[in-house]
Amino acid sequence: MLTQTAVSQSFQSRPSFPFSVDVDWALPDRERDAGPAGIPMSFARNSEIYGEAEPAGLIYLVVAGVVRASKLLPDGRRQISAFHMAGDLFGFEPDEVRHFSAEAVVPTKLVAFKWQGLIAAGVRSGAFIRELLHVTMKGLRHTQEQLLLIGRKNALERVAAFLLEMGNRTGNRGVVELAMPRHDIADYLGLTLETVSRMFAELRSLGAIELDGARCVRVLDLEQLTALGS
Amino acid sequence: MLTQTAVSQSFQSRPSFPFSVDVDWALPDRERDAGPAGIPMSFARNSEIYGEAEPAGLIYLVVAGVVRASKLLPDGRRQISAFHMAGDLFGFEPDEVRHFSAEAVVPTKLVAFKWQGLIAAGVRSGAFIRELLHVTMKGLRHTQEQLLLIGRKNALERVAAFLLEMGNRTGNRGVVELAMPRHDIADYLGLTLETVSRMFAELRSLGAIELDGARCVRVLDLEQLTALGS
DNA sequence: CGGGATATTGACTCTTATCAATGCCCGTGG
DNA sequence: CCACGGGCATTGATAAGAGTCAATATCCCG
Repeated sequence: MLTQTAVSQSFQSRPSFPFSVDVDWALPDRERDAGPAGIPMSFARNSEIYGEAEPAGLIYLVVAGVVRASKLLPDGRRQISAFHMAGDLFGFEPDEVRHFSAEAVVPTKLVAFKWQGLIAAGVRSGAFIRELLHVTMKGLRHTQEQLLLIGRKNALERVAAFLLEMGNRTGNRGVVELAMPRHDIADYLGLTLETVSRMFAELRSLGAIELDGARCVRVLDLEQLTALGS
Repeated sequence: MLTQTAVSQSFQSRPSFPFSVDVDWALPDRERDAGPAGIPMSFARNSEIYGEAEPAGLIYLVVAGVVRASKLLPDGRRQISAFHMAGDLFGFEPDEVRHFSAEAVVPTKLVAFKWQGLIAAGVRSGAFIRELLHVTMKGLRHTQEQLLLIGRKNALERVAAFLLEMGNRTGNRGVVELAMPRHDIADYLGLTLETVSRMFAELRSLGAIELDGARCVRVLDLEQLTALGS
């Protein structure tokens, strides 16, 4: 199953990312060659990109859409460690096997690269592997900050911080469009969906935000939101 | 102030770490040259290795002792993101400035290396920068697992997991010597020190552990502890 | 042996989780 | 075009787990 679509797109993630992407989008097919040119893939809403314990041969660049990286406990408790958005690189692991799973939050377009191919290219170029190190260190720092958020902040502070993060990442601090449902936000913040909903209500009653449907947040008082979200 | 001690030691952290260390231990002195040979440093209990917002020019190899990496909120709430022990490399940051602070939990010996010097050497050797990438990815994975722990597990599970981690890292699963006080354990697990103390008591009453003073834990039922700590 | 830091234990409070009912939005099909 | 239905989201009532405050107890270290 390899349905080519008519969409063609050129994409460059970061200055030193070694390959540009200029491809026809195809449905996922993990068996194709993923050399330096990369494999384009499309994923439907809520479809799995990879699962825990799968072999970890590919890394991914998000072209469009949103991806959640998560880990499940046997009894179903879930923690989302990150949301990956356009321009983000994800899916690198220190071992041969995945320790997390990744799913598309909305219809998502990715380009996959073979890890080994990138490393081989990096041996020659040098710049790329340093870039990858830099991206990984930034991911580490973000996760450490998330640890502080979840370990030491209360529900209102966590939700405020989340809205600020999303506003910053989407580049629009005034109107934040949330791609993910309350349940995903809750699992990202270590809360329940009911508590997330109550905190949205509280932020609204404080005059910090306004809700336009569940997925669109208008920020009315950025000062106050920043004070809460540190 | 540069007091040389009589202690001399040879240390090799990992197969591909590019430099071996064979030095006389000195008190910290950040101004000395930190070329490939590295600067040995000693830190007293609870002394600061570096603080938030300091320039981030050095990375460190733990030779002996334990280091806590932590982040503070303005009101004093603290989250410890990691404990670093003998053989661990820490202190690499994506920016020029520290986003965390590091302190010695017990009297600690480190070797510091100039980041720039290592990168320059890595450009030639190649292997070192890949090793650094690998170490960073492992740190990322550990922090992501900590996120699941703090975001989704209860107090008893967190303390059980902590004891398992310490047992594994010190290489003795039967008797776990804890270098850090309850307060540090609490800040690592996103709990209060009282709750940590109560969970130790609960594990004791469940027959999973036995306490020999506050800092020494004898594991009586590894099965049960593993079941709790997942 | 004494004293200060660290740890334990207890009583009570408070935040957040849980369980349950209702409401809203949006796409679909009559 | 409107009614229906299903997935999400909100809101409410209550419970449970961890936090807070406070009073000992214990362990080191000099």
